[in-house]
Amino acid sequence: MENTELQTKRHSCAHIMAAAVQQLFPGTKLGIGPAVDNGFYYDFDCPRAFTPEDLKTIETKMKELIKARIPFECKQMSKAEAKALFEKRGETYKLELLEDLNDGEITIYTTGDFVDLCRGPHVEHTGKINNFKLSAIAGAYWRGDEKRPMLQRIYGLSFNDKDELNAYVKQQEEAAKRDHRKLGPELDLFSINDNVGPGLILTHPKGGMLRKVLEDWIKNENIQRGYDMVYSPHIARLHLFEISGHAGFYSESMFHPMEVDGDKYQIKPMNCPFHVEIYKSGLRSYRDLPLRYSELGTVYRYERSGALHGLLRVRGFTQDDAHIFCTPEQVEDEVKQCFDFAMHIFKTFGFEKYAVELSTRDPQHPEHFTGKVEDWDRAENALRHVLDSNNIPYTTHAGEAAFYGPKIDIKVMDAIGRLWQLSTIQFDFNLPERFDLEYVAPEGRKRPIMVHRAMFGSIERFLGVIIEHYAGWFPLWLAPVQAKILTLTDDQIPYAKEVAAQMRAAGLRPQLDIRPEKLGLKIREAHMQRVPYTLVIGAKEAQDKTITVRLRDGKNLNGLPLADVIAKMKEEAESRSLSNLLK
RNA sequence: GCCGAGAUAGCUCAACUGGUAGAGCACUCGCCUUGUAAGCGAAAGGUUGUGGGUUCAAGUCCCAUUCUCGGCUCCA
Repeated sequence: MENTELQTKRHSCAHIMAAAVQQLFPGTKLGIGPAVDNGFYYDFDCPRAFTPEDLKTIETKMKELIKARIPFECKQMSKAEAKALFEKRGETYKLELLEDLNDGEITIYTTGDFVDLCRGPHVEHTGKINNFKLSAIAGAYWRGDEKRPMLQRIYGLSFNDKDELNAYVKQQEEAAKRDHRKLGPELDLFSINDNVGPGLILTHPKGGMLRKVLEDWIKNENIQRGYDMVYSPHIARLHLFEISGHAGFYSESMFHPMEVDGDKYQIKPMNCPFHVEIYKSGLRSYRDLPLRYSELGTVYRYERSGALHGLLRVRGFTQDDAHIFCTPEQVEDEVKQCFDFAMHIFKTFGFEKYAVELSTRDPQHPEHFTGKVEDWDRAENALRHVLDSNNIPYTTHAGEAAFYGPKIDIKVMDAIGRLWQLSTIQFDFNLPERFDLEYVAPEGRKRPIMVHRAMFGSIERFLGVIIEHYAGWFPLWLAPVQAKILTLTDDQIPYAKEVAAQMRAAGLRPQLDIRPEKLGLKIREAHMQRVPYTLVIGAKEAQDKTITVRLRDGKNLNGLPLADVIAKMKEEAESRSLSNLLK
C-alpha cells in the first residue's frame, strides 16, 4: 500500500458506503470493509440480496452523506465498552473480531449514526470523499472460510481524481478486449463445448499449430538442459495413488476411479508417481544422478465448477512436468538451473511483470509438514540462496509450503492484472519416502532428493496467458498463420501459389486468400485474424516476382524481392524475435 | 461447492406490462476481376440451454436442472 493518503480515502469511502447501506437496509450487519488495489469493499449480512439497481440507490445515499460533511470521530475504549456497544447494535461479526483484540488497542470510528470497529486512520469528514463508483456485488465467506456464512460484498472503485478513475475503467475495457476467452474463439484457437464438458478444451487447428510450436520448443529446451523424455499412461491402478498418498490427501481433486476387471483404475491427477516408478525400475548409483525425467503429461483434476476459468483453470491439462532426482549436494545447482530456465522462458516470451514467491514451512507447526528438519533447512536455504544470489525480488510465505516440501512459484500478470501461476519448483520429501527410493552411494544406500518442476505450468494456461499478453498478435515464430497472401485478381493465382510453395519450403506458414473479393475486405479479414504479415500480389508484383508487404500498423513495403521477404521472415521466426525484422 | 447475475440463428443483439420470434454480420448461391480495414442482390438459417408446471395462450410467469459470467474458496 504505497499511497497511504489514497488508501485512507478508500477506507473512509467503505465506511460511508456501509453507513448508506445501514440507512437503506436497517438491520444489515457489518463484516469487514478494507481498502484494496483499485478501491474498497465492504461485506454485509443482509437478508435481502442486493441488486445492481441497489448500487445506484446506495451511491445516491452516499452522495447525500458526503454533502453533509459528517466528521469521522475516533474513540478509544475498553474491550468491555466496545463489546457492550456492538452487542447493543447487534453487530455479531464485529463482536467476533473484538475477541481477537487486546484491551487498550480498541478504537471505534463513528460517522453520524454509523459506528465501526476500526484501526483508522480516516479523512476528517465525509465531504473529503469523491471520485468513487460502486462496481460489483459478489458473495464472500465470512473470514474467507467456506464453512462460515456467506456475506454480500459490494466492491467500489476509488481514485485520486476523475482522470485516474476514467483511465482505470478504460484500461479494464481494453483488457476485456484481449481476454483469451473472447480472443481464443475469435481467432479460432480453441473452444469449450457443453457436450464435451466444462473445463475441457477443444484445440482448433490454429491453436494446435501454436501448441505444437510451444511443445517442440520446450522439449528441445529440456533436452539441451539434460532432461530425459519419458511418457506415462493417462490411467493407472488406483493402488499407485494409494502408495503416493494422493488417494488420501488429494482425493477431493481426483475424478472418481473406474472399475476394470474387479480392480480400480484412476485417471491421473499427477505425473509424479509414474516418474517415480521409472526411477525405481532400476538400481541407481550416485554416478547416475541427477536424473531428470520430463514429460508433457496430461492430467485430469476435478476442479470445483465455480473455479473454472477459460484456459487458465480447467479440468484436463498438460503440464510440462519434470522430476529431478539428485543427491543433497546437487540440490542447489539443480534449483538454480530450474530458476534460470524459468527466467529464460520469461525473456523469450517478453514477460516483464512477474512475481516470485517462496513458500516455506511454518516452524510453529511442524506437524503440518513431513520430512526431516535438516532436509527442509537445506531445501529452503537452497531456494533462498538461488533467489538472493540472483538479486531476484521475492516474497516469502511462511507456512504456505506444501506438506511435502518448500517451493518457489513464479506468477505472471494477465491483461487485467490478475496473477497466474506458471512456473513452480517444489521439493518433495514425501514420495521418495513412500516409494522407498534409493541410490547407491560410496558409503551405502541413500534416499535421493526429489524436485518437481514445471516451467509453463500447463500448456493450456500458458496459451491463455500469452493470448492475453500479446493480445492475439503473436510473434512470428508462434503465429499459426505467419503470412496471408492476397491476390488482386484471378490472374495472380499462379504466382500466389508459387509464393506460398516457396514459403512453405522455407519452413514458413503462409495462407492463401485467392477469393475474387475486394482487396480492402481481404486486408480487413487478415488484420482481424492478427496475421503478422499481409502479402499483397497484384499484376505488378506477379510481373516483377516481388511482394508488397503490409505490416500490422498499416505501413506498406512496396515491391520487395520475394527471396528477401522469405529470408527476413525466416530469420525473424528462427530467432524467435519479439519484433518485426521486415519494417 | 457457495452467493449473485445470465443463457434467443454460427457471432453480436432486439422482441413494452404473457398475444404470429426479428435485424446486422458470417455461411450458401448469383453478379462484380477488384490496389490497402466491410461491393451488390437473393435464399437459407430457431423445439428461445434442457425437463416439468401455470395459462385459452409462455422467449416472457413458477419449479428443477445444465452451462456461462462476476466474486468467495481452492489451485498448474
